[in-house]
Amino acid sequence: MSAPAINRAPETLLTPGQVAALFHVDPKTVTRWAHAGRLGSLRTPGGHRRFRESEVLQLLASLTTEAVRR
Amino acid sequence: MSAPAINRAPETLLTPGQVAALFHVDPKTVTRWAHAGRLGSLRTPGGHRRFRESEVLQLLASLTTEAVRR
DNA sequence: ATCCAATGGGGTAATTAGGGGC
DNA sequence: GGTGTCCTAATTACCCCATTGG
Repeated sequence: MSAPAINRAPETLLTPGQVAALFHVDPKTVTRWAHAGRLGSLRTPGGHRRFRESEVLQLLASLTTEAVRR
Repeated sequence: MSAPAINRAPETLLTPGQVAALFHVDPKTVTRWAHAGRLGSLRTPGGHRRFRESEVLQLLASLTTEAVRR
């Protein structure tokens, strides 16, 4: 790979509060998911968590069920 | 903010208890509706359900019968 | 350096899920 | 056929305060 090891990741990161708003849960719950390994987490040097928008949206979509139309 | 997507809440989500309060039924009944496919269900990684407010309101309206003015 | 809002960690109460039977 | 209530187990919500982020 001639590509540099460090890809400048234009990956949009979300705060626990943002993820919590998407699922309508408490930010602490999102932290619990990360701790349980259900969600990949990026840690800041201070210990705060950041989540990948793409991963969160994919998880959200995979857990969404449409109502049957009749 | 060049971050698209999550800036604004896509839709307001309701808990089973909230939906049950709107219909004056037991939360268990709302769960049955979701299981029957009458209501779109959004599951949290923990297994709890969340419902779209717009969808619930639409269902509520569709089940509402108004008296005919004559 | 200060400000303010949000996050983390711990612990406890409330809600939810699932099955079973009326 | 559909709903309310019983049970237990799991998940989530809210409380505190110290620290982090911008």
